Amino acid sequence: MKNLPSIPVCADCVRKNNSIFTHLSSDELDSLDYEKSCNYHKRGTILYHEGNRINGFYCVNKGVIKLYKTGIEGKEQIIKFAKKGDVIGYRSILSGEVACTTAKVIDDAVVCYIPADFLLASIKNNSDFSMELMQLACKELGEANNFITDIAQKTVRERLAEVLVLLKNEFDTDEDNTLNISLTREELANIVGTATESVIRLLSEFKSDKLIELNGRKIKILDLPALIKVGNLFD
Amino acid sequence: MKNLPSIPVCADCVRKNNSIFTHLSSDELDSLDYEKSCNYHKRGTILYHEGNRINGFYCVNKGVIKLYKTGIEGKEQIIKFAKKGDVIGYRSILSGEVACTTAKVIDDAVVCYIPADFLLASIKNNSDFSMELMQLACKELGEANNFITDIAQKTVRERLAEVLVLLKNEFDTDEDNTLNISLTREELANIVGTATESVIRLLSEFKSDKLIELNGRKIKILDLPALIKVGNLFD
DNA sequence: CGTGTGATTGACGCCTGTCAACGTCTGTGG
DNA sequence: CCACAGACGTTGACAGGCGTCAATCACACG
Repeated sequence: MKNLPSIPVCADCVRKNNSIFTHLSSDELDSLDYEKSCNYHKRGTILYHEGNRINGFYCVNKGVIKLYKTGIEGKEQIIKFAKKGDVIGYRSILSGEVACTTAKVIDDAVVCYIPADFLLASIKNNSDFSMELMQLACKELGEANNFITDIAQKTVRERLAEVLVLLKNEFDTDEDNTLNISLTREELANIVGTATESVIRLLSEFKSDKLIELNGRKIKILDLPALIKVGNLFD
Repeated sequence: MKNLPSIPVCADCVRKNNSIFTHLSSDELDSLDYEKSCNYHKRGTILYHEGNRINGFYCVNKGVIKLYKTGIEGKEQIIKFAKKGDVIGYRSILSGEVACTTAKVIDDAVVCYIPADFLLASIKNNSDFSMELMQLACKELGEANNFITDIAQKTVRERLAEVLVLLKNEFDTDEDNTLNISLTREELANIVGTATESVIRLLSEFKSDKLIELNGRKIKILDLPALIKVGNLFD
């Protein structure tokens, strides 16, 4: 956690990153600016731990955070990634439960911390914001349901192809078609829900099949339609 | 869909079934009584279909509804059950998406249909209700995340044991320790995310191990602690 | 009594997890 | 500058869990 040369201004961030706070009034945005605290976190930093109660939530300004649950024998299951404009941790505050995931920085990040009270007050006072937040929760719930079905019914091969497609949609690729996110093989396995070795083997199969190209952690998408087909998306 | 001898009164239902509407004023409850339409549905009735847009949501007064997604080659994945006091379909209305599941009656049910406008107006006008609903969505999201981790990491045997425990928690047992919900082997498989035959084999293993007793679709829990252990709950 | 749905059992084989060994790369400390 | 530790990636061998297919049984219903 380092001090920042310049603290992002919420109004700017909202405009640029299209975050959940679009429906706050300019007064409310000022208040948010005042209440939030913003910090730089290096890769590896943990923002909060599964099972802990948290008294605020986080808005990502820059970088990537992974949210994961720890299952049997410490194996992690990655639930989702958060990037600029995303808010995390709001679930626990609203449901009144402890955090159900751990949040770990995997790409050096600038993250703002916002006290729970601000969230609760905004819900009470601003029904548009409230609605926006509800939409977010419901959208995430829909995605979770999709994922349950996939993980329950698809093979590891299908799921890996699907994950690559989803990562492309979420993080996009650079001009070279290389995925704009860097994950270890183990992390990929922890999204797909399989063993690291299986990911490695399947990735090199995808490579032989000319679907992707590999260069360390860089994954270049060569044939997106084929990946979509392997992943059984659109049925 | 049959007419009912007597239509449940929302205020009574809320009190008895402890539903989401506890924070509505008595005026709002009157309005709800006026707006809702209530019907009796026999087992097998479909309330709404995955992929369709719905213009209202449902509150269950009696009976059991299963919510499932249809995956590869028509195989269903059961996402959750709804029983008295539960509301379903609100997710699609709030997220503005089409229904992400199909809702099918599996135990003759009395269900009220409530137009979307009522929901949206209540969120706008009653921040307590709004908060309650948000809590519900967030709670479901937490459960979905748990389920993702389980299904990704546990064996079929562990998951089946877990599902039996969860069903006991949700539907309870009669004085005889028999689960108060009747599911086909295929439905059990569609919760657990496995093949029907696997469920059958594992159930009879659990029976040999004196964990349960089977009598058609009736499942009697003989040794709950052992089931919990097999299911790797509490780690 | 025929038909259909659900439950059961057996045979078979593949996908996938596990274990082990080894290669590669990076950063650190002597 | 080199040696070493440690994290990560890769490959091979192997076994077993679990899905698939097929046949049979049980039971309800028109």
